[in-house]
Amino acid sequence: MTVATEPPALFTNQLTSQPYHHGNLREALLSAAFEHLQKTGPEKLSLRAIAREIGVSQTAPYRHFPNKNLLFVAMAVEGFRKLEQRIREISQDSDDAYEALLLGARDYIAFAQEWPALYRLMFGPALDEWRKPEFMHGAPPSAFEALVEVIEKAISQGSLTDEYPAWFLAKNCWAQIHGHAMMAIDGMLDKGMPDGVEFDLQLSLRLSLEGKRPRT
Amino acid sequence: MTVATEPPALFTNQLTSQPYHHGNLREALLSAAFEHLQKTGPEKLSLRAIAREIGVSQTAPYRHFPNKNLLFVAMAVEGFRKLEQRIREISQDSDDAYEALLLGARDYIAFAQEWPALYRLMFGPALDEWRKPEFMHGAPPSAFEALVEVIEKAISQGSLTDEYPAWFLAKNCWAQIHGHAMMAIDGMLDKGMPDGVEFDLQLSLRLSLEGKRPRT
DNA sequence: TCAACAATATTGACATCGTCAACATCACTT
DNA sequence: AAGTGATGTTGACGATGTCAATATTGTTGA
Repeated sequence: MTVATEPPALFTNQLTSQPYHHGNLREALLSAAFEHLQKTGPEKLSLRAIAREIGVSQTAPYRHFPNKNLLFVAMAVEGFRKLEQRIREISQDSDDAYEALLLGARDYIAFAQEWPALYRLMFGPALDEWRKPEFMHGAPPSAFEALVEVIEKAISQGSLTDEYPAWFLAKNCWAQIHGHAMMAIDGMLDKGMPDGVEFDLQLSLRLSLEGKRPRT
Repeated sequence: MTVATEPPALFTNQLTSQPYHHGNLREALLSAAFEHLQKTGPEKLSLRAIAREIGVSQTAPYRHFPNKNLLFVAMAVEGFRKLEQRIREISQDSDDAYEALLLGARDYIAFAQEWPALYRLMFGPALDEWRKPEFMHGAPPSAFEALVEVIEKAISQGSLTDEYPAWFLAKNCWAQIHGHAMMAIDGMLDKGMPDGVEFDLQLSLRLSLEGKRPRT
């Protein structure tokens, strides 16, 4: 980014030569990695290409990430952070926890649709080894806890059944939402919907939640 | 497999030299690929390694698959076929479609747990380009249709609500099941379950389905 | 102030990978 | 028996992840 505006090749040998130390390579790497991820998918994401784009040597990234996979982990952690933040913001806007849950679910799926490659990465095989808490610094758990909290609130407001513990409902909801997000990314929701994907998703989520209402 | 029993290096120059033509390389490639996939994950699956293991040259696979990705596609198609077959078998065993649905869901998740890497591959980014029907030969759709059929039966038996079309309920169910399968693979269901993952899954699926009962 | 150390970046190399072009071997038709 | 298409092989190319050795810089304690 900071390098982009330099002139091509004149007068530049000394003036525009990059400082030996980049300054904040780590963040530059991450943001370039996000761009490449979005553009080319995780398969083709190459450490060397990223380094090249930033204008740094091929092994410079190794000062900040032990290997390529841990770059992925860092990106996933960032993804979970962003996701949690979005959901928390939404649930704070609404007093009705049940409604907040629906809005949050909708936004969760919107997030997956905005950043499909990142979302895949977050739940993909690249993280099999590192999804464990000790590496993720509790990133997914804390996003999960945000969900548990909303559900607890909904239970206490009487808009969700209290027959099950909140964490159980939370897992069930996450499975539902996660499944919908995956299907949305995979384009499996595009078939035979009279009213568009958005409406379809909304209705489906609503149906799933309605099944968890308190018994009358 | 057929090569495995040859002696190390004595008397073998002529006797054990492989025939120039393998015979059924395509299937050998696929089955070796499945093994490697299961062992090392899709990231590290290398065409050359597979060829090496079969005892064939590095470019031999290209006579059967245009490129690595289309090997993946073939594996995914095979995965969907197996999955559909399992589900169909189960749903045929039971007259009660609602019960068949539960059993099928359970087996679906069992499949994902038995072949996690394959399952990830089937829904992973490697197939983004080829998940479209023209490449998949209708593999996922036909698995989906198996689900629709069971649900139609359940609706007609009065054990699922008829307020929504079958395909809509099917999508909702698939999202639920797929979400649970993913979470099971990711090890996100291992936390705080008093009664084990199996029971947890069962209960969660049941809860989701109960929400789709006809209104009394 | 300056020497020394830790952090950061570079160069060069290695094994591996996917894939292409050219060539070899075989099976099968006519 | 000849030839043609299917199937495999050899050798090469560029790209990649990562290591070892080296260079540059920022910081810190004397």
